[in-house]
Amino acid sequence: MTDQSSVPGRSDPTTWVGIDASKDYTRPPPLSRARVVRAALGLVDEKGLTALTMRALATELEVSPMALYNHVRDKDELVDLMVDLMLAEVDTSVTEGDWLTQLRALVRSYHQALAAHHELARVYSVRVRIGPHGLLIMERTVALLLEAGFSPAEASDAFFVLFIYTAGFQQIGDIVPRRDSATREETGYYPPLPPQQIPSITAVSQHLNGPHRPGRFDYGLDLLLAGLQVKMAQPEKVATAPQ
Amino acid sequence: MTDQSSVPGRSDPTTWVGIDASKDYTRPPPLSRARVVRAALGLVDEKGLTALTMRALATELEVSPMALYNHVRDKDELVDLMVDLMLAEVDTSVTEGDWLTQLRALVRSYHQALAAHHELARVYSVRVRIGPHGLLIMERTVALLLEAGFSPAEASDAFFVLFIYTAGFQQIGDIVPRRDSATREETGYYPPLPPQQIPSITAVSQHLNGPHRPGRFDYGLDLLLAGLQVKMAQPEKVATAPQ
DNA sequence: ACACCTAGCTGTACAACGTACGTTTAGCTT
DNA sequence: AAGCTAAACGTACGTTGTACAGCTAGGTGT
Repeated sequence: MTDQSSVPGRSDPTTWVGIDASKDYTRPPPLSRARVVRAALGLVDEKGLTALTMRALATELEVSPMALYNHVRDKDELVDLMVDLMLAEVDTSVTEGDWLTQLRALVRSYHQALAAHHELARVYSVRVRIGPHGLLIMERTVALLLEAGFSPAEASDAFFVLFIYTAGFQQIGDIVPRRDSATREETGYYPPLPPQQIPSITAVSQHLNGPHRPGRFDYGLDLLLAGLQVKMAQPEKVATAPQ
Repeated sequence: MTDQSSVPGRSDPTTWVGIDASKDYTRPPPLSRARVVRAALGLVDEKGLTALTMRALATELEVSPMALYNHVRDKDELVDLMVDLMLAEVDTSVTEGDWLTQLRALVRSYHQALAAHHELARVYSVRVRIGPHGLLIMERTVALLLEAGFSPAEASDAFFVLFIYTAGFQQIGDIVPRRDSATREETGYYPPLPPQQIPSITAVSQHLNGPHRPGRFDYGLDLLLAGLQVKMAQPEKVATAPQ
């Protein structure tokens, strides 16, 4: 439309001082798949999941929205790539200690990677397509379980359980009804429930409210690992569900 | 604008045969919040989450899209109400057996309700606002843990862990890379990973693939409950994470 | 040196979504 | 019969993901 805006760097001081008019020094590094994905991850970490729109991402990269489609097929692929970038942070190289120790270290590293990008982690578990780094984590976890002596069937069950717990953990933050600030605006939303009807919740409400207690993830992980431990040591001692 | 279209029933045979012009027999039962929410839940159960649009729901109810907004504030409230309707199916009245037995029954019933509406359950955990039925489940779970002898702090941690595992379970179905059918269309999506690099996954792939094995949920639940059991019996015996 | 090719970026455009707004209508009250 | 009120309506707007076609710069062959 206007040639004013179509000439890059026209209003940029570093160009019209005129070092070499034929070369555009102000041009950002050329777009690449990695740059797009990194920028997207940064955007989500900083401004949240809903802030990730192709337009916003393009603006961030100083590029038109459709330029992104030269590097990612669609938004879905972009998110998959973001997830794999996040999972690249997981340390899968621990080889010290027995299987329980190693397994704990692996899952904790996994958890920390998700926690570092908790906004992205909220959609993670819904994803089906799995990337190379996700595969690597999976491989190490299953390998440890097999080495521990679990059967292939049980190893895959155990893997799923650990996986589900870890991935699910990020999704659940502060739940619990806010009876204080937001109550007035949800008038008629739900019929209010008096504290007498929920005595136990009321009794422990201080622990339920707010964000996750630090160490809460480890608490659940220890429960699961303790369960695995006794199952490995004396399978018949573990009570199981009927039917 | 045009009186032609603004006069209702003009082209409807059942009205202009004229049994009683003042009464409109063809009118469906009047819209209500409950009817809207039930229809929405049915729609999601049947056609999936993405099929839930206000337009589609209105069509299902033979009503214009905006009519829905007389009964729900917005789509967000609608989903919250759907979730609570789903949670109404959980049986919270079991009082037989010791705390472990009751807890297992409660969580399993919870799981079954989510499984019966697994499409809706996929967004469930992300929700923050909690309804009366969700509160009731929470109350019973925490009460059982307190009765078992856990401290308020530990009871709330245990509740969260059970909650996270159960809610998270629905979100993770068949993961694992499909090397077979979909591989050709994801060319260049991810660099392909040869089976030699993921020997353990390859060894147990038959168990990892496909939908959840029946009983897999119970497997993880038993692990968690076993962990709780030994923690209650002999807390010092449980290995915990360092730092 | 000049014409050509190609990869990548741009502008324009469209369909589907949630929902705000102002109007119309039906059924009850008086 | 007249009038009021709550519910449903039609229209429209802004935002989203993305298809399409044209432009443009950098490298290549002659």
